[in-house]
Amino acid sequence: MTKKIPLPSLKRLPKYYSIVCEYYKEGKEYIKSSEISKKLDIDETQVRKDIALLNCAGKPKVGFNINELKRYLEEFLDINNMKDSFLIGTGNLGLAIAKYNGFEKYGLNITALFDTDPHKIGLKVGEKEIFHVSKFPDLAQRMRVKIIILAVPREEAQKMADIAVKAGAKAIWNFAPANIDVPKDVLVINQDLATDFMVLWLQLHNKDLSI
Amino acid sequence: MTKKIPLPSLKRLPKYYSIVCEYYKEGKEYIKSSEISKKLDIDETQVRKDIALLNCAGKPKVGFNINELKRYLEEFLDINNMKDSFLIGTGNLGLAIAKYNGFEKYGLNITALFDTDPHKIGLKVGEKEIFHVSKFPDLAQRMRVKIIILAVPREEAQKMADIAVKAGAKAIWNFAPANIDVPKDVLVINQDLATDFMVLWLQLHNKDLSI
DNA sequence: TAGATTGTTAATCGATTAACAATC
DNA sequence: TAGATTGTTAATCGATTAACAATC
Repeated sequence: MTKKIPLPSLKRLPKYYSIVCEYYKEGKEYIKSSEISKKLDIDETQVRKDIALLNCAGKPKVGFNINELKRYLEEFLDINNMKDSFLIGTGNLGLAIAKYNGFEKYGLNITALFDTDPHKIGLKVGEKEIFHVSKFPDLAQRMRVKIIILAVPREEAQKMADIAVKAGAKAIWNFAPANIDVPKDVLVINQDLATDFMVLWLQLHNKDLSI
Repeated sequence: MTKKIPLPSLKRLPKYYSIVCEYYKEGKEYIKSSEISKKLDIDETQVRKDIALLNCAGKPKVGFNINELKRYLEEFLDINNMKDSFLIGTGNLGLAIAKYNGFEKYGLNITALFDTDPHKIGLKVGEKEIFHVSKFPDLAQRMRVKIIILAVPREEAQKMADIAVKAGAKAIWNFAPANIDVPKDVLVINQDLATDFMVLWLQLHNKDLSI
């Protein structure tokens, strides 16, 4: 039985965490909901409601204790748990993801890389070795890796997703511009950059044209 | 006076477009709202409502004409307009974005790259040259580029955003894990990968724990 | 014609915002 | 104490879903 957290709140909490960490680094002791509100352009009441979901209490007149709020957010976001994942596809985007250094802070750990290109097998990216995809099922099962990052070309996305699911994947973070079919118990998050860009473009345009 | 399109609808339309293009390539003539619905796991009525926003009419019993729907979507999404942009930051992620080939389809064109690293200035990435950031204001103004893609380290994000805004940027697609401050008339879309991952993680967890 | 699918109106649901009492 | 800020209840708003009439 989990308390139900609204998805919009879920999306805001990591943003709060990032601000709280800034305050923490600056050695501040308290933060007010109005400060978070201003920085993120989110309603003040909303911020308090979201924080209330964490069962973290603030002090009237002073705000929320940084250490405490940080701890509650870390607990909720499961920050200190290592989240192991495998990445399939070592093209430009795949390599950029593998080298991205913003993930550690949240405990995301990309343990191994996979590709089908024989020239790439055995190469190392930082500490991470590139394996042939044929090794995927065995490794995924042995290491109990449930999270897959897919950064392969559109045409291969479904095939690789099938392999991942068969090997026990429970969540696929899909960077390929493709809709992949998976069983209902597997979570797919599509990170389609082109679509994201279109939303930017349409919002920009709507702005200019409105009234 | 623009008709107001709900943001959630806005986000779904590019997905419909991608499916419609598949059908188009396969030479199909019609698509039913129920087919789109199933592929994207979106309510059928929702799909019809979204399409209605485009003023595109379907035929009872057969569905929507692919050519027509495709044309309406392209018009709405402004697909055939070239959308010029500049990219600041040519690290791993910046280069991956510069080389990403999924953008053309939507008319996004990255015209030039910028960095501060003297070793990179003058290099070419495909057809695109890397310029020193000091050239940015002049080029942005001459070419009337309004869209900036920011792929710089966290610490430089605000500084680069300031430069971009001063040079007339109206939209910033921010890949840096930083909250940047801009005037109210500038649109910022934050593409924080780590945050996106956390949402995946939390959803995955909620699933496992629920009931 | 009969039946499937669209298009639209009405009902529901849930998230956001406003109002305000509680509290340090 | 007075005043600022939290915490919570109620009101609003908007998006989703359900129901069903229109139509090919």
